[in-house]
Amino acid sequence: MKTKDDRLAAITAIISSQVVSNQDELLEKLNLKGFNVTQATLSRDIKELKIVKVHTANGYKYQIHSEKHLNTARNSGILSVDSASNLVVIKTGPGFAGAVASAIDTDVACNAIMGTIAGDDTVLVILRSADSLAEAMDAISGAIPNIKSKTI
Amino acid sequence: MKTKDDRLAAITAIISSQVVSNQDELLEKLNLKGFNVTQATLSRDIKELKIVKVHTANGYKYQIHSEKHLNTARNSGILSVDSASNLVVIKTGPGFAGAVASAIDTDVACNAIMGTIAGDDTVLVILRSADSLAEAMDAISGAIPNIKSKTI
DNA sequence: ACTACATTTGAATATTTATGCAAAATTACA
DNA sequence: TGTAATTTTGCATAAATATTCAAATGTAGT
Repeated sequence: MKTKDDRLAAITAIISSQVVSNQDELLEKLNLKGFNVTQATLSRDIKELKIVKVHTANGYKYQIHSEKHLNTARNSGILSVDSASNLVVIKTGPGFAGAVASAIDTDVACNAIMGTIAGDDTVLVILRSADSLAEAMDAISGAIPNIKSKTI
Repeated sequence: MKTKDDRLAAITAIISSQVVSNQDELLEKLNLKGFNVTQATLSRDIKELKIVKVHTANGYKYQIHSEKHLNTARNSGILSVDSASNLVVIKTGPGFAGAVASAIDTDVACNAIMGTIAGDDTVLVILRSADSLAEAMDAISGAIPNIKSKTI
């Protein structure tokens, strides 16, 4: 059973890893993940999460408000996990990337992982090949249990 | 004669010193100061000023979106931009990489960009695929105009 | 289990914001 | 100055977001 908190977490993960420019778009992405609600509910969720809609050079996008960002980070540190070819990108709260990268370095034993690089709020995990993605994700999930639920 | 710039300055002054929760309210306050425009114009002004509407404990209010990032990025002396498969490497002056990465994170709306990682003078931009290079470069150029001329 | 109370949600709708288009104003320049 | 190009604006309306109200669901206490 998916709870409201699950949905809020999913929204946070989506917003932090993808460009979402309106609530209907967010609705679609949530539907894909099995959350079925209406726009009215999203409007309330967005208010509760203090998500703001910002103007960028090429359109609008929702963004986690920095203070809330910090609170979320306090809980898990990890906001979202995404991957492409042989790279995994983990978004964290500001300042948490180093801790997460360090955790992966020391707590994960996986030959598929060549190494990690941390910025301020982003961790890059470099794999030997795109084929080893599943293997690496399993290894990481073992060390950081709730990371799986954040995966896009 | 009141110019558009006068109006933009007035808007900035108003919202940074008072709580304004919607555009009609801003319209009234501008009227009092002798600016007579319509809501449509304010919508455009707000977009131009990158003002955001944030959720507070007791309602909504407009707030200036910090332009620090963008300005810093503009003046940061981006030295070069290079790419290989799904990675873009931006070289900056010493210490400026974080500012440039941050600018890209907050001011660019592009799903092709998975994330950025900054060292001291190097920014790595991770794309979803090599195919999305042109798209990502366009998006970045929109936010940091003169980056294009630096492109290899 | 029943009742009282609180929380969550959807449907419909009100409110708010953005935009296409044409007109007016401004600027650039021969 | 006259004319073309660009920018700015209002009007009307589309699009997006918030809210009211009632129903449904959940929670405690007895």
